[in-house]
Amino acid sequence: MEKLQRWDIQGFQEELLQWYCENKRDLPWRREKDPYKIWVSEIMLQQTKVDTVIPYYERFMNAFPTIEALANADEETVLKTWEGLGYYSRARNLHQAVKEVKENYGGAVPDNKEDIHNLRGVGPYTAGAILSIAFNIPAPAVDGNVMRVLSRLFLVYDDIMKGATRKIFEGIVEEIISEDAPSDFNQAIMELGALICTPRSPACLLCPVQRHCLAREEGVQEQLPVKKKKTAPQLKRMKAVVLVNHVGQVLIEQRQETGLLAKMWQFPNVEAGTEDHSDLTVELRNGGLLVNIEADIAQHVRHVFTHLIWEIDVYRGTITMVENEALFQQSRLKLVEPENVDWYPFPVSHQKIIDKLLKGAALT
DNA sequence: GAACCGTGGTC
DNA sequence: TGACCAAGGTT
Repeated sequence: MEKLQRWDIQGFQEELLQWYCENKRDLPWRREKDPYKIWVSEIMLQQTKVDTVIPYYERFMNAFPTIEALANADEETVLKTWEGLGYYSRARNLHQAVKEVKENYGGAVPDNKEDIHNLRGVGPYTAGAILSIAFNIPAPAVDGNVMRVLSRLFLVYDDIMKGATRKIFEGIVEEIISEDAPSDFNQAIMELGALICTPRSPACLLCPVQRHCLAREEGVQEQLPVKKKKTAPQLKRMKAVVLVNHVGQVLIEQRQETGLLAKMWQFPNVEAGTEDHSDLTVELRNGGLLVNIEADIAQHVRHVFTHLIWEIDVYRGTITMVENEALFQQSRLKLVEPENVDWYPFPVSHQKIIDKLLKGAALT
């Protein structure tokens, strides 16, 4: 990289590390360098802000303090602990990967790139993050922060939404990373991205490495990084129903094994089809139940996902009879006491419905 | 590659 | 309020 020829690497490292030493945030996972704790924190921090993660991290580490504890937990409990944090495959992948570490590595997180990367849910960024932060090995850990900071420092105009672009930045990191303090170096770049070199209105006047920044020199820091816009999420109209039987039990349903909100629980729902609710009743009859839809609880409950918007009309009704016990047993439906609904992991979209029913909260 | 996967905060 | 953003990985 030509731009690195006259670029003061040593001065950059010293100024960056000095700033990090003086300004780094006191975060729960920075208190000790337990590879398991670093690992859990890095998975939670994927696409998620520090302030959001902290309470989940505390709760999760309290429930599963060690690899052994998490490996021995059942998946339902793991999902329940993750409830509300989103991207639930992260939790299931982490659970599976921890079991692999227990089985194949005697319960010790491996300390080489290949083995770490082969763990479920650990991609190139997280592998580099664990290697550098937990084991102090000089490996690049390129996330959105790093790409933003480096695109400005070195005037990189490649679209960071493209997968291939990450490799460009990994190459730069390999050139400029501190061999003496790779853990602090990687964290310092990310911390700089989070606190100073922000997406909008970066605080260049406060930046400890502003004299090294080519974007600032040309006044184009606000134009970087280049990032292609995502396509707008598509609206999907849904119907959900809260059904009660003659002894007051509530019907809930576990979602499919893969895809959106996999293995999470919900109230039975379908994509809105017919006006007369046969869309719902036919679906439930496939689960062996005869039901009667009686009234609407709420309309247009919106929930926005990354690539999808649900607009849910919520109804209530009763289970007339269990028409086919065998079908019901084979289905993913389950009758539970209302006070026990809380035992099951529900996504936020359905927590909104629970809040409406149980606590009378406003639906938005 | 590009689409799929959640949620909450900010401007 | 809508669009954007956040310590990405899997398919």
